[in-house]
Amino acid sequence: MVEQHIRVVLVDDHPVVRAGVRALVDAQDDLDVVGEAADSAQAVAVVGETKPDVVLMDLSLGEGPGGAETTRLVRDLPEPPQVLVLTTYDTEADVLEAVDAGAAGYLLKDAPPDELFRAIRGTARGETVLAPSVATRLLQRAASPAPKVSPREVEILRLLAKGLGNKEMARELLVSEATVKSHLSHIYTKLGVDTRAGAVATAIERRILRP
Amino acid sequence: MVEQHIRVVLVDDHPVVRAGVRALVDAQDDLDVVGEAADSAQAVAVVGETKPDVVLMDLSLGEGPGGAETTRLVRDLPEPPQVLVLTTYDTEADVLEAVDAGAAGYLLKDAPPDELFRAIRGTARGETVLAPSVATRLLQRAASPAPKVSPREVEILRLLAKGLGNKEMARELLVSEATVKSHLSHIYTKLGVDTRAGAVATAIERRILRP
DNA sequence: CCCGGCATCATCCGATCGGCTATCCGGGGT
DNA sequence: ACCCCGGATAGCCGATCGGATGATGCCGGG
Repeated sequence: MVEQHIRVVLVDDHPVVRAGVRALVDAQDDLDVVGEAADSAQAVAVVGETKPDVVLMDLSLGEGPGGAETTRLVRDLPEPPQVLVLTTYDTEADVLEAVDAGAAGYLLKDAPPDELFRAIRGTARGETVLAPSVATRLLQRAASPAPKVSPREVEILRLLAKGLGNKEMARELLVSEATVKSHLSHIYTKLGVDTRAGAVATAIERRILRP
Repeated sequence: MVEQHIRVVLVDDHPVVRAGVRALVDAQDDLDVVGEAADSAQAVAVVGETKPDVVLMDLSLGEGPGGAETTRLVRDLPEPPQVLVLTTYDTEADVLEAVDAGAAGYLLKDAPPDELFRAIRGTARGETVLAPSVATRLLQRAASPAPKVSPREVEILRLLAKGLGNKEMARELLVSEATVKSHLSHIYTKLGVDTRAGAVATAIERRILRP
């Protein structure tokens, strides 16, 4: 009975959320919160020390490396824990990045406690657990000709929404203006628009960018 | 000693957050959580029943009326409680709407517990409590005049978000291209941007356009 | 092993945008 | 009565954008 208790570490920059998850999770017989972290560096340290089974990871960690990058870091540790993303947002880019970083599950913070517990147990067993809304969206994307924008293109969109010109974006991203224009053309095609303004609106509507 | 204990009701659609705030707040000698609600209707009911001193209000309540509207509702009740907004976002529109709705305070969820407790106690005494970052932004805004866009300008913004060119907008609105450009210039000035893409992003962020 | 997607860069060119300046008109507030 | 503001219009011009076209290198899946 080595695995009687599932050891959990929380990574979230909101004290309120940490307290909430701790209160809920600790009330479960088979789940133990063995550590907390408010940022990326703390997360790596705590995970290294406590060797948990599951890490509950928020994606937005304020300053410094985000949850996706932190997921990569803890997954590269010896005896890596399973990572269950627990966040507020479910934009496509967030999900894809997290999964790519090695996350085994993706839950939203508005999930009922029961769902959270089941997700933690499932993740500990190595299952992949997705929130219904996330799963639905992924399937929709998989079914329809998925116009998925690349990470670099998302970067362009971000700057676009800030109103930068091609020249400024080029400087910002350390590439040539020609490259920026190339990315933009691809973005237009993928989003089915032909202007910057339309691209921004569509990107926000499709949750590629957060308002 | 009528006011020995401060009675608090939580309104938040995230179970995790409710559990967190409850755990933290209940651990304080002088603070009691006497009720919780996950949506607007529940909030009104619970507040009516429990007559709390302070309501901790989240602004995004999933489906149905939001936190701002709910704030209005509970403030219209007999013996209305003080409302302390506790949310993740601090966009201008959110803050202004909440304050306008009768909120006595505005805190962010990443606030340390101590700050939360002080805010609750302050709010109960009828003080106005603002998170530092919120206060800063508010003052900046107070200094500069409120940039309110005219109905016609909103019309332009709508078409802009659809990616229309000036010529197309002119045709759509039955005015000359010069007029469209004039409106656009005014919009840029009011929103503090200088490109179409930036205008769309800012308009959506300020809730002038719906995503 | 080859294809396709991603990212990079280059040119050319017509269309469009954005800033500037100015005018006109009607309505609401002082 | 007067003035300001929103709305509409005009012309000019340099800067920028967007489309078309083509090319290179890298990587990962079939």
